[in-house]
Amino acid sequence: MKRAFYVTTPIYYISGNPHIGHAYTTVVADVLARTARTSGPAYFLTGTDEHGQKVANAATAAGTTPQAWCDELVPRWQKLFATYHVRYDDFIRTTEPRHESVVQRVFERLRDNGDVYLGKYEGWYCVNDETFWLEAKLVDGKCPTCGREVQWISEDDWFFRLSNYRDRLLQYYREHPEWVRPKSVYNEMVALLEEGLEDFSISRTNFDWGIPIPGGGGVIYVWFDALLNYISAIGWSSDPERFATYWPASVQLIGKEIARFHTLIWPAVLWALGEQAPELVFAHGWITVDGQKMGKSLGNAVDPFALAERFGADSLRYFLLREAPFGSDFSYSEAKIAQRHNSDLGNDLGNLVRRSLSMLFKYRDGVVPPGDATGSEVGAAMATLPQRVRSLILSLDFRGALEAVWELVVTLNRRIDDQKPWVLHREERDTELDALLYDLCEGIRWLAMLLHPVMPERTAEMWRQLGATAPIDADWSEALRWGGLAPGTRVVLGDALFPRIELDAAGS
RNA sequence: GGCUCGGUAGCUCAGUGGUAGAGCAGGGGACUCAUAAGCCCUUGGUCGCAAGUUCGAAUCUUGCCCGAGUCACCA
Repeated sequence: MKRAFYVTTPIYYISGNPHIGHAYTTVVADVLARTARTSGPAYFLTGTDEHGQKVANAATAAGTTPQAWCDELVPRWQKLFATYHVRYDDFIRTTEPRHESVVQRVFERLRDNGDVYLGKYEGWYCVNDETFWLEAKLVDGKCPTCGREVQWISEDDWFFRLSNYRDRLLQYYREHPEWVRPKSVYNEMVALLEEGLEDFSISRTNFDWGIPIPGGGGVIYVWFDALLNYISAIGWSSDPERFATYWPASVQLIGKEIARFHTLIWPAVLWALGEQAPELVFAHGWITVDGQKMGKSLGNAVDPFALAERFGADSLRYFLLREAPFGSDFSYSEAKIAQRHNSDLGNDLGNLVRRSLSMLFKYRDGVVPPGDATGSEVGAAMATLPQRVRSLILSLDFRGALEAVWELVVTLNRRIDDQKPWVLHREERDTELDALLYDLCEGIRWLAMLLHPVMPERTAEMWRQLGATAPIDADWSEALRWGGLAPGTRVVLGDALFPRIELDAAGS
């Protein structure tokens, strides 16, 4: 089987409601997967992280079982992704048997080869944060992050021999300076490696909502369990051929706060299993509100459903990818979303489609005329655009990719003003008018295909208005040749693709 | 506090040694197919502060100021 592009998001911890940040990461993964598919196979995995004491406690508080609690919450996440037009190939839940069996097999394998050993863990433990603290870190004898009471825990725990992999990690970082991005996260991790790594506990005995350790002795620590989703979903140890198709992952998207799990512990675990580290781990930036990180605890989380309702999911997708360089933080505001929507999508793109199709109706009864038999200037100028766009997206430069696509938008708008089709029509210069109208329609076809990964729903509407019948997500190298739109195609004059959004004076 | 990143036009950002750039917003103009959109022209910056290196610094060094992130909850 051919190697495929494999992209993952973190699996989302099942507590509380999803916010716009969760949609962000997942949308980015979706755009990568959809773009990769324009030249070959791709696989996009997301899912939920469902074990751990916090989930157990929340379920108890709700008067239900942890499993029932998770079953109730999972659809909210799936609904979020559906709202944002995300099409994943697989949604894994860590409570599924296919995952649990892999985690247990991994544990057995590592215990057999000595990377996992039995030791004693003693320390102060905060239940809320699921975190062990050194005595020196405690504030007034309480948890330094949440301020709650901590308890003294002394237990026999299983440990992963992370310290053994420190030298190999350091060497790997030196030889692969691009494997963790952006650079700031890479630097942080190298600094941590230089300080040294300690073995860490991968078992818990003080609660039981987790994957049982084979042979007894508690449950597996939720983080160790969670990381393995990336390989349990693609058949590690159960379907070697399938696994080899996808692993190592092409891109693993994460948030900055979970970088050490994904870029220190995760590769070490993989190596302990005899597998390769992922090709790229990318920690993206935060959506901020007034420069402050968004989060439940800060009370400034934005409801992603309301936002999609107001601006349209595709406009939001465009905004998230276009507004800031990928990797940097960027500040969210409704005014900025509205500005992008109105300016880029409404004025430039939507209006281009509207004015082009309108003229096609006015001058040619809505039927695509033949193009210039001697070739199109626009077509020649845009010949390399698809491969540029794909390459920019797959290197995670979404902003650059969208700017490149806008070269075509600007070119077509300018062409209309330069050639003045209303004059061509008045003077009955039919061949010139045909050639121009053809280029406009063909250009719109290109735009629909090029932007489809970013705005799947609105581009499908463009496609419908254009009367195109071929698949919109076909292989670019085949479909994006100038002249692909058949003359004689009947277009449809539909509603505006991106109607203007007016914010009231107070709207910010 | 340690570490990391950033501070360039009103906004979002590009620009790593050689006379300050783009898009948006603002101003002006010519058009009319179009979502008062598009096109052309244009205003606007002592490149966080200070010192240093250099023939020459937004770009290198040092110090400082400000912002953010991370340091086992969190995209």
